[in-house]
Amino acid sequence: METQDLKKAGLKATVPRMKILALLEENKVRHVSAEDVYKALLESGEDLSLATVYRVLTQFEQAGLVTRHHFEGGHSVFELNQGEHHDHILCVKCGRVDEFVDKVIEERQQKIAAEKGYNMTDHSLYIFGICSACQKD
Amino acid sequence: METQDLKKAGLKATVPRMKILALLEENKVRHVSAEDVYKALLESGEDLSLATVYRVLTQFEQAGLVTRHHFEGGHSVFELNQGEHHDHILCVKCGRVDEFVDKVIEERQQKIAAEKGYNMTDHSLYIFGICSACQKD
DNA sequence: TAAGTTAATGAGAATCGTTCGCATTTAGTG
DNA sequence: CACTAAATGCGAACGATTCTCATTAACTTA
Ligand SMILES: [Mn+2]
Ligand SMILES: [Mn+2]
Ligand SMILES: [Zn+2]
Ligand SMILES: [Zn+2]
Repeated sequence: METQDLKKAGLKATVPRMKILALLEENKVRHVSAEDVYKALLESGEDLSLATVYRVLTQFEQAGLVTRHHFEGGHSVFELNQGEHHDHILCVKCGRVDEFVDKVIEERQQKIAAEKGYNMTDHSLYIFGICSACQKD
Repeated sequence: METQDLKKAGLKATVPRMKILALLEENKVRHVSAEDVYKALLESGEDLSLATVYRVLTQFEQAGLVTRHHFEGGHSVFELNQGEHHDHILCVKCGRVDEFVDKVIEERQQKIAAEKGYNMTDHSLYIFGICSACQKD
């Protein structure tokens, strides 16, 4: 249950945190914005503040529970950390998001960082395109 | 001169556009924000509006003259299109930006898009790390 | 080169996602 | 159950960007 996950992450098990974590763990939603989380919880009868959603998601990010993505469009989207690191490919027409893992790219990035004298800490890779469904238009 | 470049791009050769393009073509600044451009021009004695800088940079982007990047931090940065496409590696401490071209990664992206059924239109790749100078801290 | 047409500009208001300040509530502890 | 620090809700504030609209400047044509 969420209480344990939160404690493990060094966070007090408050109601808003548990609700938000429970929502993410349902896995019905992935790549959600703070607004998405807020609305989903409101609709399911919870009463909480948008500011809290932002705060909690940021705390979850810092605790390593979620990853924040900057899919274009000026707002952050979050996803629960589960399974291995992956990157994303997005449809610029319908907003569909697919995930992929590519060992070759991961290694190349390490090599490039090393060549440039950087100590690599992170990376962000998005491929944009038209998904198969949207190509039939 | 800038007049020709603008005409070629299908844009009226107005004063603000020429000043902005001239600034970018000086090549003393790369990866600049709209605010950077605005301040630089103010300091060099030009008088123009920040709204115009935003408008012009967006037009330049649409005309293919500049590329817009979303280096983390909630604001866009622009760079003049010259030479080949490249990606970026950024220092998370000092903000230094280096550029690189990697054929292997480019090809892999194409392959991934194809596998996922996407018609790839674009991609964005940023590597983050600590630059060699900042590692000595 | 002056007049006309249309697009571009300047100034500031508006927008949008996100953060902040502060009074109030709550979780964890003994 | 009382205590203390931390978390929350609310609304104001924020920063980057866009918009509105009156004014001005670029191309066109005569
Ligand atoms: Mn994902
Ligand atoms: Mn560059
Ligand atoms: Zn699509
Ligand atoms: Zn550095």
